[in-house]
Amino acid sequence: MDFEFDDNKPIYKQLVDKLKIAIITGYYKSGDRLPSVRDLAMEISVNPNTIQRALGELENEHLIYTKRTLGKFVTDDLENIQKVRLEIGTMKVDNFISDMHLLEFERDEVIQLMKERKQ
Amino acid sequence: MDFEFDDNKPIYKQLVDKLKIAIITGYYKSGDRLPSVRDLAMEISVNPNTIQRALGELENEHLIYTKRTLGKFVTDDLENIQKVRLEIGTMKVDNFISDMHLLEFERDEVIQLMKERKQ
Amino acid sequence: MDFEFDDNKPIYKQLVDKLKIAIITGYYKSGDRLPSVRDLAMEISVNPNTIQRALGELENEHLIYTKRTLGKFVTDDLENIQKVRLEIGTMKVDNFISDMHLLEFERDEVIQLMKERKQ
Amino acid sequence: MDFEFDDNKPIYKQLVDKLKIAIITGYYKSGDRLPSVRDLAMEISVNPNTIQRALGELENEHLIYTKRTLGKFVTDDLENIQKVRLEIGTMKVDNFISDMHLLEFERDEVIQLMKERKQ
DNA sequence: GTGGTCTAGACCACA
DNA sequence: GTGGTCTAGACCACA
Repeated sequence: MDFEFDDNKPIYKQLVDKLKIAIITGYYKSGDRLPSVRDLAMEISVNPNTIQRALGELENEHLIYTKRTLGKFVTDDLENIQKVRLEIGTMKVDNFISDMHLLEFERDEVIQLMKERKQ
Repeated sequence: MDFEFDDNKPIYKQLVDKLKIAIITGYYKSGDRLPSVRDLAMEISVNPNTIQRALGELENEHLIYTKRTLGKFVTDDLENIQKVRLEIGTMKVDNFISDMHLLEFERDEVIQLMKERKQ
Repeated sequence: MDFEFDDNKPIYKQLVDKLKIAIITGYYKSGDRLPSVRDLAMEISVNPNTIQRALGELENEHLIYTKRTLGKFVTDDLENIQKVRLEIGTMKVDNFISDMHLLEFERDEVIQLMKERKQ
Repeated sequence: MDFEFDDNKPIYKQLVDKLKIAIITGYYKSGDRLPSVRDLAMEISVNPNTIQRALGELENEHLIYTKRTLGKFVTDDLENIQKVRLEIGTMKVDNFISDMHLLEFERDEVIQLMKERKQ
């Protein structure tokens, strides 16, 4: 994974997003053990507390779970992963649409544009 | 207009984008005189050269034109304004689609999602 | 190349013209690396920013392209080079004709004169 | 007439050219009295000696003649005026052709271009 | 007042 | 080393 952060959003939130995507896309698969908090902190050059906070959020959303002394693992609940995927997708769609609204593109025009684009 | 810049993109390019949107959305209308280079520089707290550069790009794209000693004005060529609007829209659509691809949403799924969202 | 400038036209525009001709005539050939911005600035005794500006224009017209950290290179798009050659030629023809008009030579008379001249 | 000079050519030569054109185009007609040396010098903001020198050249070429105490007059020799017109035209044609040669346009291609231009 | 050009010089990313 | 961006500030033409 690449870890670049911008300054407009707290790093832990950006981390949450990136880890969610890593799980959704299967970079971390169901049942996989995540690297330890310390290792992640090292790799990303970020304070371990920040990692903890991000992972806490993921655990709240049941995307990962903790086995004491063994580490943190990606959930086996594939349905939940799909649910989160849809949430993120929907959120991005909403942001995109409101973005396009600023340019005064109506939803139908946007859909039209999308259909015209190859790929 | 609000002028906040992030550090990932040159200021003059961000300015170009914002001014384009201001013209497309009619914040600055056809025939309107823009604030003088110096005034814009003051308002945005940026060097006049940076303004010049951004406005130069807009002029290259025929979105504005200069009357020497009088100032810079928004083009009367509405067709060109529409053309630029479409360019920007298309670019945003493309970015959005490739963004969604990272989340493994295919185009049709994205369009489906968009249709389901109100407005 | 020789670099002499007159005062009636901005240096960067004169530079653009000279570099275009250098590319059109093959002084700089397709794929050639141009001297670095700093070297050109030294050679021509002009500020690097002025060079940048001129080269920026050439890049806008796709006569050169930049490889970051490596330098600027002449385009491989021979067709575009020919297009620019024709543009410049046409422009010079137009200027010449209107020049001759001041002397009250009609176009046909000018063409007649040209045919009479050897070479 | 407008009098702007550039620095690459002696002013008196530029004056000669402009006065020739003024005569050829009929701005000063056959038999017209030219303004006095002093008046010309004033109008053009140039040293009277420079005017003298330019007019001397015109007199050598029999484009003007001097009536002692009355002033300088445009020649009545229309044939000579035509001859000079042709000289200047031919010179401009030659300059133009050699200019185009630098861009590697052959004479026939130039003539072709000229025929394609409207006007 | 308006915009246009240019310089000197700093600092950045990238390799 | 390469190019890219930006600032501060000067000077110009034009009206």
